[in-house]
Amino acid sequence: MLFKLAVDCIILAYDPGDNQLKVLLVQRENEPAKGQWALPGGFVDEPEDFVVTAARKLRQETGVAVGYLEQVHAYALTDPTRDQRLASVAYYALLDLAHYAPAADRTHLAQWFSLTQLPGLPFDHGPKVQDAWQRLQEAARSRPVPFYLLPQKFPLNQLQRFYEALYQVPLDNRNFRKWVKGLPYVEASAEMETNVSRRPSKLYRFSAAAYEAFAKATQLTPY
Amino acid sequence: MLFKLAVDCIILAYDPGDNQLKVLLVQRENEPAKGQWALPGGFVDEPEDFVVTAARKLRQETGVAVGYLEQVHAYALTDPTRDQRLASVAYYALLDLAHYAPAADRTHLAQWFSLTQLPGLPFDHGPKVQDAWQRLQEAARSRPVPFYLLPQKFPLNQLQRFYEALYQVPLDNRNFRKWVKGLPYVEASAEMETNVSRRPSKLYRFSAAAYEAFAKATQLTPY
DNA sequence: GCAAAAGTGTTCGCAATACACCCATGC
DNA sequence: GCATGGGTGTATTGCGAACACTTTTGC
Repeated sequence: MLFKLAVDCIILAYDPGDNQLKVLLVQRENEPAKGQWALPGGFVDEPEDFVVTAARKLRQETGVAVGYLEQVHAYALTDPTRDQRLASVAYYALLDLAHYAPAADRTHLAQWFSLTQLPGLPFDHGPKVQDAWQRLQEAARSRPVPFYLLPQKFPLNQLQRFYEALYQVPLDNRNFRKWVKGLPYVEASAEMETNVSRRPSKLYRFSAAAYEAFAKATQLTPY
Repeated sequence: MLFKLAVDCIILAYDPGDNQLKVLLVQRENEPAKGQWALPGGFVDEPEDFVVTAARKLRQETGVAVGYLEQVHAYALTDPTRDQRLASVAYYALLDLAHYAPAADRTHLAQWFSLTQLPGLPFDHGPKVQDAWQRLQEAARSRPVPFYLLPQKFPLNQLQRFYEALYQVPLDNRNFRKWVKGLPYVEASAEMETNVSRRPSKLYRFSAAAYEAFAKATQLTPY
C-alpha cells in the first residue's frame, strides 16, 4: 500500500499587539476545501527528510529562514472523501512576527489567527494546531523556545505576557521577574525602550552561550 | 511521489531480575539485514491509523494486548541502498514483562535486550530506540507510565528501582518513599510478598480513579 | 545468628507563592 | 498633573536533598 505524504506547518508567532499566540493560516487555492482557511503545507515531492520539506514550505509562506522547527506528530488521514491513501507529518515553527515577510503576491492569502479564536478548520487541522500548542508548552519547560518568538531585545514584561499567552494563566509580576533574573541566560542590555508614553523599560536579550553552559550544568531530576 | 510506510515498534519492559529496562528485538527473517536483531514492525497495509497498525504488529510479536502505545516520531528513510521511498513511524509500547507471551513458533526469533547494552542495530533503529527512551522519560514526568511496566501489585522498592533504571540515577530510598506516599494514586494493598528469604515487602497498587482525580485537580505550573 | 533487603525521621536550604505600592515617561 | 505601564521587597510555606540505623524474614 502506497501513500502520498504531506507536510503541514503550524507556524506560530507571538503578537505583542494583543498579547496572543498566533498561527498563520492560508486560504486554500485548490479543492478540497478550496477557499477555506487551513494550515500551509504540501506534498513531499523530494527525496529528503520531512523537516527539510517543512522548512522549504515555510520559507515559501513566510519569506523567513525559520529559527525553530520541530515535529509534532504523524497522522494518517482517514477522511473517506479523499480518494488516495494520505498521511501527513505536522511540524510547528516558531517565528518572530516582526520578521514575517511573505512573498508580496501571496499576502492576501495568508493571515494570522489567535490560537484562542480559531475559525473552523478543514480536515483535522484544528486538532493539529492544538497538538502543536501542547508540544510547544512542553518544549518551553526544557528548552528556550520563547526567544524564537520574541525580538532579539525585549522587555521582561513582554516575556511575561508571552508566558501568560502560552499557558493561558496570569502570572505575578514580581515573582516572574525574580525568576527570570535567576536565569543566567537572560541578560540585561544597556538599551531602553524609547518613545513610549510611560516609563521606558529596560531591554533584555537571550544569550545562547550562557544557555548552553546552563543546560549542560543542569542535571535532570528523575521525578 | 509515493511512499511505502512502515511502523516500527519499540517494545519496552522492565525486568525486575536485573533491574533494567529492556527492549524486544526480533531476528530479521528477510533481506535487507536478514538475521540481524532489529525492531519489530512492518508495512502499513490497511487503511487505518498507524497506531492501530502498531497495536496489531505488537500483538503478533508479544501475544499481549498492549496497555500503552505512543507515537515517537516519523522518520524518512534516506538509506540509499533502499530502492523505494520509505518512511516509518515509530511507536513505543509499554508492557508488563510477566504478561509477555509470544506465539510459540516465534519464541526463538525474539529476545529482550537491555537498553544499556544494545547490540548494533541495522538502519536507524539504534537512534529510534534512544528517541523512544527519551520520550518515555519525558512522559513519566506527567503521566503514570511506570504502572504499565510493573505488575499490578508491586513493592515500593521495585518502583524505585524502575525509576533508577529509567533515568539512570540512584535515588535515596527514604526520600523516594516519602515522595510516593504523597501520591494519592499509589495505594497500599493488604497483601505482602511471600516466600522471600528476607523481610517481606508490602504490595502497592496504582489507582486509575485516584489518578484521574489527581490529574484534574493538579494545575499546570507555567514555568 | 547471619545474610538480605524492607522500612523509618529529621534537618536544611531553596524555590514557589502571596501580596501592594512607588516610579518614569509623554502628553 | 494624569494616565500608563515599569519596576521593586518581604514573609511564608512546601518540597527536594542529605543523611544511618533498625526490622523482619528464611536459612
